[in-house]
Amino acid sequence: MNSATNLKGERLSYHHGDLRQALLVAAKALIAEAGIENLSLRKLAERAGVSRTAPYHHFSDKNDLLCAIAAQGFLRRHQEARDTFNNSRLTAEEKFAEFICGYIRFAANNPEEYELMFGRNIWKQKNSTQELRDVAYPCFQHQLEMITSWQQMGLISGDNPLRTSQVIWGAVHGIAKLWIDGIYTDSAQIEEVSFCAVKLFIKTAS
Amino acid sequence: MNSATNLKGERLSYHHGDLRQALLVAAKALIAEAGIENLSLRKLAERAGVSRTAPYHHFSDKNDLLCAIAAQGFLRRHQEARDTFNNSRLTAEEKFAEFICGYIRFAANNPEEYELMFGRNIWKQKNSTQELRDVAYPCFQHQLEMITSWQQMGLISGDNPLRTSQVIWGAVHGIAKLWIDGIYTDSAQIEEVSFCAVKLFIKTAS
DNA sequence: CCGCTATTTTGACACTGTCAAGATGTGTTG
DNA sequence: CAACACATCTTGACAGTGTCAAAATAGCGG
Repeated sequence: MNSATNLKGERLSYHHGDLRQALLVAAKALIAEAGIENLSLRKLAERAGVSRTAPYHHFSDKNDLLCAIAAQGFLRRHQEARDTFNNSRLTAEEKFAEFICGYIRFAANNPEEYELMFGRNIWKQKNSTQELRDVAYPCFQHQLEMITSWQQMGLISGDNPLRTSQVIWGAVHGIAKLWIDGIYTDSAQIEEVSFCAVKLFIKTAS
Repeated sequence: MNSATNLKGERLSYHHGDLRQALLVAAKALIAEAGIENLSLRKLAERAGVSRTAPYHHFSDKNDLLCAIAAQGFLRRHQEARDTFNNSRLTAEEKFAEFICGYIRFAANNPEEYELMFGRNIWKQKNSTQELRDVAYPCFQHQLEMITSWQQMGLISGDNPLRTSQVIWGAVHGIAKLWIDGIYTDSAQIEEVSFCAVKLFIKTAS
């Protein structure tokens, strides 16, 4: 029930103390260093200073661990989006612009984490944990609600609010993905592309 | 220099005949069945009726094989897009709508192949073969040129042609990806989302 | 102190991509 | 036709992976 490590972080007892948290931290570091596909549970265990199968007592699966990391990412992004939306010093237009640019910036600043959060590793073929869904779906829902509200107040065009939200979400997601995966050749001007997207969707821009 | 198989496709000689082509066909079948991540070279070799390492004489790498499959996909999609753009019986607006819907339809009908073509497996960390780039870049270029032309004739909004093209490409890519990866909960109305995107980008729609 | 449970370890298995060395065809040249 | 060169394919091997089963160890309540 305590840390069981000295000041240098060395193991003092047989039990690690809070291995689950340590694994999450180490995993995020490894992913940031070498990408998701180069993360192995064995290397992760080694970095955490435990044996290969120790992680299995805190995560049922490799997939389970990935879902836990992704869940943390969704919490962070959701909080960011909420802060922007609730910032009373911004006009609706500024909030919308910041939503678009902030979304893409989040992805660009945490490419590997974004890849994990929205990649097929997790979502395809029912790999998503219940815990992940409990965190991610409210985040998705919040996005749709924000965009719907901007559309209903006449800021952005379109008629069907849900469809419009899906298109705009798709746009920011696609821009982020093309950039992260290195498909855009000129990868520098991601901010310019973001701002162009803002202007395209805002009604009065044309 | 010949097939060296009987009518049933059984091996008659030690040499396979056209193993490279057979591997590509079998690989596409396996990918369509079980997804890219479940494709192993060993299972592929077994299905093709050869030993594990036989493919290495036709593809230097697993990555090399994946690039070859993706290259075929780009050729198909590029041809589709060209056919639409050169169809003289369509108005510019109809061509644009068909470009958007056709792009997403292509991805929705060949989800695993699309994932391969535009996934990080191939593009991230310089995995792309020269052969793949020679096929893919003209396809990308052609997309940008089409969208630029539509924008310059005043059909779609925006000022910077390149940035506008990147946003629209990002939009269709993102919509396709969210759908393929199963992140959209209601996965049925992909055509509706496509059409909503068309209306959002066309200038006169508001 | 004893025993129960949570935690961690060691051993093992099947599977993967890939290399090296040998075997077997096919084509070419003397 | 014979002999050689080369392309093609196979067998054997290795390191790395995720994951399970069984044993070892730690901490805690009685």
